[in-house]
Amino acid sequence: MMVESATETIRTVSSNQNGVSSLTSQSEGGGREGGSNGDANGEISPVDLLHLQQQQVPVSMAMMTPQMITPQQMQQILSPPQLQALLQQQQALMLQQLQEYYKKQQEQLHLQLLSQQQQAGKQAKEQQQLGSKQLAFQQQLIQMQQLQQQHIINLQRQGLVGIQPSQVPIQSLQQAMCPTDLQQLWKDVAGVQNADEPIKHEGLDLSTNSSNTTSYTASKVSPQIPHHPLPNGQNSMHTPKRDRARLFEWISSFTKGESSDEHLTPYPKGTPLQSTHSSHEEHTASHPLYGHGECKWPGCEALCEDMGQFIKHLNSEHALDDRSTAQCRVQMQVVQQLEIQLAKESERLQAMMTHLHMRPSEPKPFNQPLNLASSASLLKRDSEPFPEGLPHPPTSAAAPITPLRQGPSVISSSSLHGVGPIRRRNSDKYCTPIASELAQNCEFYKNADVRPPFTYASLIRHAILESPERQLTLNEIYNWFTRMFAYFRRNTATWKNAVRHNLSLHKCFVRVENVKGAVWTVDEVEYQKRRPPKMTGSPTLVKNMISGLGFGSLNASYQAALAESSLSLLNSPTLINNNTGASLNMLHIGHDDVSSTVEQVNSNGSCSPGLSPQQYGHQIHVKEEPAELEEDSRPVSLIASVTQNLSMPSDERDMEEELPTEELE
DNA sequence: CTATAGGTAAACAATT
DNA sequence: AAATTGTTTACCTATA
Repeated sequence: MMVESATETIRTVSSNQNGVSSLTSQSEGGGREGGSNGDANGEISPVDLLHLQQQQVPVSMAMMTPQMITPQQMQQILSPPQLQALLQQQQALMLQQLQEYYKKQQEQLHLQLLSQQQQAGKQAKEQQQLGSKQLAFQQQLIQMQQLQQQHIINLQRQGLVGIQPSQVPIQSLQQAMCPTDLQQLWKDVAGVQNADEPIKHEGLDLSTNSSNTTSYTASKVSPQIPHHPLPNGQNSMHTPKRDRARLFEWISSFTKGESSDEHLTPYPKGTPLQSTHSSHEEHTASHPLYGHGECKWPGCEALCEDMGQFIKHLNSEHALDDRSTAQCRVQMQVVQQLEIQLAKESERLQAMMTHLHMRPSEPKPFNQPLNLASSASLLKRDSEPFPEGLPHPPTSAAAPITPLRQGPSVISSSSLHGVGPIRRRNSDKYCTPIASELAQNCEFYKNADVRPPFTYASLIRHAILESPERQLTLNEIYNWFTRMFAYFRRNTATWKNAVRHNLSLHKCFVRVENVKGAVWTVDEVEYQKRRPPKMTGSPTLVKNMISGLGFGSLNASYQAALAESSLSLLNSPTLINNNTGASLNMLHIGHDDVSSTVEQVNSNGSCSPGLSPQQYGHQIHVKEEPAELEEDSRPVSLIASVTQNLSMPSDERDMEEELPTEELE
């Protein structure tokens, strides 16, 4: 045993050196960000816009990261189940954003086609298109998406691979992408850009020579670029030719992969980009960058009473200058990253569906809603610590995206933020029961330098219960930790101390003198006791909570189940909630109370198959057959029940609402 | 605001 | 004697 553990430790330690300095103490977590930020900033060439563009997102993200999130919060978000849900939510958000983007592109395309066709006299085609507008839109959307995904893949293979260092922040960006984030990002970008402005702005004049080119390139890139001529037809852009040419080049490089010509057509003069199909009437009343009385330019939020004022503001504040173009670039990157992320996630989703033997066509109606719902609820919970208006922490969610492959490298860097005391009570609650969670993410935890979302007590207990004899020496517990979690292959002093501390502190851990020494066992009764009695034996409380949340028949079944089997059935929803991201918000409340039960139940052997095989090669002997044994088998079939239950929750409505969005993909 | 749970650090004793 | 193991206290943070 000792030898094995020793070699294990050595191996893991050496494999853990990703060039990332090992974290020696939690208190150092906060200060570490500064260094990386400095690096990122140091790369920026204030003179070269292209370089600047490449750096802006990472820089801004790096800027926001340390202040916005504490290690604990980061780590909480890092917990795979949450990450999963978060990912799903973000995926939904991205989908929305992308959809908007595509929609705008489509509108633009449509308008362009219309004008083109009118000029060309292709009436028949136009009629066709008008007749089947909806269908055509969707088809084109799909085509565009395919093209863009190809483009994205190309980017991944070519350019993005080389940008690895900045990938983490960018991914963080995508992960945390939400309107608020974007706003904040833009503010940051604006700030960065402002810092450079003194240098770059000085020579600007009002040359309008290439306004045509610029406006068209810009508008082709992003509908959000406000290159609207002034009412009198004059353009207010003022950027040196040189810069414009460069901008054009740059933009072209980004858009060449797209279904080209459609976007290349300049916008009909005086026809702003809009979100409505009816092109001409509303353009005076609506503008993609104008809404709710304020300018929607990223990071602006200037109040404009009416459209005229807004146009004025747009032309004065967001003219074609370095700052605007830089912001445009960032926006493009954002979109690109979202696209990339979308492609990845879609691919992943397909793989998951395939793996789960679900028809690829079904997942959307089925999964998406749940994802959204769950993410909504999860976001709600997770975002609480963050003041409104502030961006959500760019969760290092990047890691979980492709846990096993990217995990270690990506995570290790991202997890630098989350060294602190992460696994708080809530982690214990919100995350799946340790057993199933571990079973599912076993490989992930083994390879990824992420802190497991469990308390020490939970882990210790699990380790002990997983052992053949249900008892472990301290050293064996250590070994289990290091074997199962990459995270515990460092900071040994810290967590080992914590383990000892927990063993001593919690009554549920019983030290038994043995021939060879002392071993630790688990007193399940005590373990259960240590959980908040809030809900223990009070299904009515849960009932109230559930009903209070306005759940319908589903809740009734849950209530029944609760009353009937005293929480045991609640476990499945809990699992569902955590693992699949189903959004049974209700369970968030009572969840923790249940989790202990679930945890115990599950770890009584059901999960062990997922854990033990590779690690130990021995089967878990379930000693506690009586009450729990029957439950043990449940988690296995849980997935099935989960999937069943998932489709019915009250979030179904959300499901359907979101469906259209998803279907567009 | 308070109580509780959990994480970390540390001092110290007992054991190996 | 040094390392390990075990106990205890204190402090901090997050949460309910």
